[in-house]
Amino acid sequence: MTSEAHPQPGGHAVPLGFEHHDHSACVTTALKAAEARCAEERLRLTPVRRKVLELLLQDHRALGAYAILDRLREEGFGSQPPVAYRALDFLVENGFVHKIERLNAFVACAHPGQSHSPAFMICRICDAVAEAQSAPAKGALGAAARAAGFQIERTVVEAEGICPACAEKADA
Amino acid sequence: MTSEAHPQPGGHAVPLGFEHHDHSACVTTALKAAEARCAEERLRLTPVRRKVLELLLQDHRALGAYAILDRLREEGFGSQPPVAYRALDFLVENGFVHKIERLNAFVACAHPGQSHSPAFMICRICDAVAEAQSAPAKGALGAAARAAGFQIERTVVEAEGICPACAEKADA
DNA sequence: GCCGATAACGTTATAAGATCACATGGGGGT
DNA sequence: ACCCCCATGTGATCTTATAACGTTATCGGC
Repeated sequence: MTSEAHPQPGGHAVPLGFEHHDHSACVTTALKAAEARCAEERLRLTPVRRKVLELLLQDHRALGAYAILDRLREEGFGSQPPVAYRALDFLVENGFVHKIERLNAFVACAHPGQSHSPAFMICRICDAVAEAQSAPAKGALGAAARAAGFQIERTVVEAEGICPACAEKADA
Repeated sequence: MTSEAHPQPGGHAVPLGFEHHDHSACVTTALKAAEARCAEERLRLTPVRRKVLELLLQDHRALGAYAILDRLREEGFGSQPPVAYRALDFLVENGFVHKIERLNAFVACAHPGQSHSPAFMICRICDAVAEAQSAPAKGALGAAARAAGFQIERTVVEAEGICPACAEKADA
């Protein structure tokens, strides 16, 4: 549903924010950082989990669980849904990956290690996803929650629209 | 998954904001308002669509498409998924109903007619849903979008936490 | 009032997303 | 070395959502 093999064979020039950037470097960096944090916190970054994180970092876009599962199968891992879902659960719980509710899909965290209240911008044309920080509990929503006596634990903030690249194409 | 028959047989004292209120009146009012707006805008509020809206207004909580479908079947409407999904598509497109992405479920709009940038508070214990207004595009997210050149068309804002009623129970 | 276009409906089938339950295996701590 | 826990692999199943296609109702123009 969300996307297949990425179009850039070379391994760079893939949208992160929405800017292009050298990519292969950023994947290995992020992976190393994840390893470090897991070692530090006694978390087990097993082969499947590491692979799933790597896949998401490589694609740098939202991937559905079954797209991930397909790749795992190709790499010789188990091929039943729980394999992918369990790895994703671990990665999401520990903040390495976020779920995009709107797409029922997953992206690697773009700001790992930092405090989490992520907001996403999702291009409805190409499904590219950019991550920003948000503080929804500080605005109108926070006020409404306080007034209602509702205790916010977590927020989902996802903006749908058009990314710069697709906007440019539309103009042409 | 989300919820079954509602616990209050009488038809009142069901959470809206999260406050209790006389309910049967509010259903008929909202239904009349919807009829009026449809007439005005040449929208066809057909029997299925009207029934789905009525069901959602009655329950005043998030219902999954298949829960709705069950009720439709009981009422003698078609019983295949597209029947429910098409009615929901219509209602969502026209702002009578909102989809709660987090729950893959639907609620009747609590502020019909007004401008739409809804935010939701979802109780993770009882699945009650309250609707508030939000303006996410005005805060940090809006700034990030402008900086990135992303055009926001729609936003999903959903806060997960504990509603007042469930917080009280937990204290006891 | 009739007719053509369009939109809504009903049904079958199937895709996509997610979880349950249970057996097996590998690693770390003592 | 042992045990136990956690993670993995697998099969089955459940929920959510859409595709495709024929039929029926409704609206607007005449």
